[in-house]
Formats: sequence, structure tokens, C-alpha cells
Amino acid sequence: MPERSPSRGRPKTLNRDQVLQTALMQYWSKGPNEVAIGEICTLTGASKPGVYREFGSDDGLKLAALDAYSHLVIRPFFEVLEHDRSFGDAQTALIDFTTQDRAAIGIPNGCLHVAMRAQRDKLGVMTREKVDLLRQEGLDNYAVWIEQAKSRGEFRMDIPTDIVALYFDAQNGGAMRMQTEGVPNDVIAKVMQLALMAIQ
Amino acid sequence: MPERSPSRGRPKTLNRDQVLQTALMQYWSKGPNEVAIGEICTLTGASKPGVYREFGSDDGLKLAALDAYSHLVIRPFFEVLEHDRSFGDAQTALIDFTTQDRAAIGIPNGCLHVAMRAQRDKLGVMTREKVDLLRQEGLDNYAVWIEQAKSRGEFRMDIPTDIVALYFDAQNGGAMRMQTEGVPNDVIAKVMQLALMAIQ
DNA sequence: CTAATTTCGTAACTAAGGGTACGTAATTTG
DNA sequence: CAAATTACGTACCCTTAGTTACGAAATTAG
Repeated sequence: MPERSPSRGRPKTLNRDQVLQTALMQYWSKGPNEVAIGEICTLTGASKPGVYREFGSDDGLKLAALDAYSHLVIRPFFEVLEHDRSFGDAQTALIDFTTQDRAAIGIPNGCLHVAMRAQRDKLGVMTREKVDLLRQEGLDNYAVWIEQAKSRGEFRMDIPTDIVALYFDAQNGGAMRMQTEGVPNDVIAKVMQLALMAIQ
Repeated sequence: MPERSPSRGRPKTLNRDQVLQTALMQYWSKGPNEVAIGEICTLTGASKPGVYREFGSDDGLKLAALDAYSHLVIRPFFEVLEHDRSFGDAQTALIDFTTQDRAAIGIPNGCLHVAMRAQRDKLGVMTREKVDLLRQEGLDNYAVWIEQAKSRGEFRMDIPTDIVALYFDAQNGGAMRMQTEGVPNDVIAKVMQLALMAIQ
């Protein structure tokens, strides 16, 4: 899989990682359909054919960026739920994770996955399939967490798990949209507290 | 303002209303950036210069469509809140309005305004300003409604009105996104009930 | 050193889509 | 009927952006 380099031929100079990181940050901060491949080339000094040799197509580059994003952000996000803590504590941790000061860490506001979901029809097939997969995985992760809380008696049993999972997904999407629209993080945190207060 | 027709010169044949309605439905069902002006021309039989003479630009046509949408959907939506009923009844009415069977009425799923908010940066200045205006008006409408409920003692006073307004806006946005993503209306209704249950 | 191999990057190509130049058609006024 | 006026629509233009053809460069095997 790691595509080891051949023994002969002109050595590769294209810095795949730099291109990928740049693409990710650009897509994340400006939106996946506001960034042309040529722009990423300019920013990284790579040539367009070089990028195409490495990622195959626009769709391939976006897929790679989304994949990187899922490891960088989505996975850690759901790991917040897996720590062995109470349902309430986990919810607080979720809010903290979502509304932390991103400028301080140097990461953009909003969520690339949420943005891609909103632009699903503009994406290539590979990226679109990954978007759908990540959405389903997210709902599944919420569901497992909720089931666990139910079995521990930390959450009411009278609401179907899949409804609660959609609810959490919607709250997260709303928070990310607010962040993109410039609502301050402390305000977003209050709105999320309100959302979580409701289902206690 | 109604731009009355001049007494002489070749009579106008372009059907502004038909073009506008077609544009609205196309933007609404496919997304505001998935529809080319040429496509609307094909669908209506209008010529491109004709559409440009009437609406000025792509931005102008989208603005006109959004304006029509605000009268057709957004205004009636907020009128639901103004009827002199209890806070709880109004919330139920909101859910009914949002999750009614649209195929039966012949209108698309989702919300054009929500879609445009998600693609804000891809829009022209006029449409963008209208999007921002409608967002602010929506928050204001919620705020008035919530203040009224507070003064009637129908809603808790300990949560700031602007936070609750953002909360309602987020719930509506989430519902519209779910609808766009194909979640069934009865499921969306259950999620919304959960959201509203929380703040009683 | 030569051939084989692999990558490089300039300079295109192409399609899509917003926008318009311009000659023509249809009306009313005098 | 001629002039003035207004709208029509074909056939373009132009920019953006995804994509690639192709000849040159760099490196190793023999």
C-alpha cells in the first residue's frame, strides 16, 4: 500500500504531504468548491501534472483531503465519546471540543465534512461516497454511545436511539454552521448547552 | 416600481413570471449553484439575452428567486408563530409546517435559504446581502416570539432570548438539511420534537 | 556509455457557463 | 409610410478550471 519508490528513474520531488496539507486547509477554510487545483499548485510550488500524477483527479485530491480530515478531526471527535465517563461529562467534553478557540490552535472554523455534505452534489463520486460513509459512521458512533448510556441508566429509554443519534448529528451540524457564519464560540457553547439540556 | 410597459416599441414576449418560477424551482430542488442560466432558458424557451435584459445578471436572477422564495415560504413560516396561540401549540405548528409531505404539494424538499447560506461565498453580492438580511430577520422573528412567550409566562426566563433564537434557527436548519439528505419527514418530526421537548 | 525507466513541468486543450454585440422584428407616433 | 422606439434572439466572446500531450531531465541497470 505505501507505494514504495522504484529503484531507478528520475527521483520524485513532489511533496505529497505538503500538497495534501495545503489542500486540506484550503478546502476547510474556504470550502471544497472555492479552491481550484491551480491555486493549490501555486501555494505549494507543485505543477499541475505533478498533482494529477499523485492524486489522479480533482475528485481524488478531495477524497485524500477528506480522508486526512477524518483522521485529524472526526476520529478524535468521536474518541471523546469513548472515554469511560458519564454521559453528562461526555456531552460537556463534546461542547468543549467543538467550541475551543481554533485561531489559537491554527485550525479553521467549521467542519469540512459538514461543508461537503452541504455541497454533496458538486463533488466527484469518490468523495461523495466517502462523505456518505462518514455520515453513516458518525450516526453509528452516536448510536453506540447512546445505547451505552441507556444501559447504564444515564439516559432515558423512551426515545429511540436512532432519533437521538440524528439529533446529536443535527446539533453538531448546527454548531459548525454557526461557527462558519461567524457566531462566537461562547455563544455557540450556550446554544449547545441548551440543546443538551433538553434531553436530560 | 412595477415598471409599466412603454406605449410603443416591439411588445415584450418574455414571460418574466415563468422564468422566475422555473428558476426558483430549479435552485430550490438542485441547489443555487447547480443550475446554469442556459438551463433555465432551455426549460422556459426564453433566450439568454432576454433573461439578462429582465434580471440583469446571474446575481439578479438569484436575488429575484430568493425574494420570491421569501414570500412563498419564509413569510408563511414565520406567520405560523404570530397566530395568537400558546408557545407549545406554535411549536407543534412549526413542526407540522416543516415536515408536511412536500411531494404531495409539489414543492421540493429542503430550504433555498438554508442552501444559500451554506453556499454564501459562491453567491453574488446582491443575493448574499439578501441572504444575510433574511437570516437576521429570521432571528428577529424568533426573538419577538420568544419574548412574547416569556412575558406570558409560557417560557423560562433564565435563558437569553438571542440564544434561544439561534437554537430555533439551528433546529430548523438541521431539519432542512435532513430533508435534503433524504431523511423521512416522520423521522425529522421526531427529532424536532426531541429538540423542542428539551426547552419546555 | 547506453538503454531503460520514471518523473518533471511547460504549454497547451477542452468544456462549461456567465455575459453581450448586433442585426432584425414589431410596434406606435406624426 | 417614415422615423423613432423597444424587444428579440443568433452567434459569439471570454474567463475559469479541470485535464493532458509531450519533450526534457534525472537516475539506475547492464
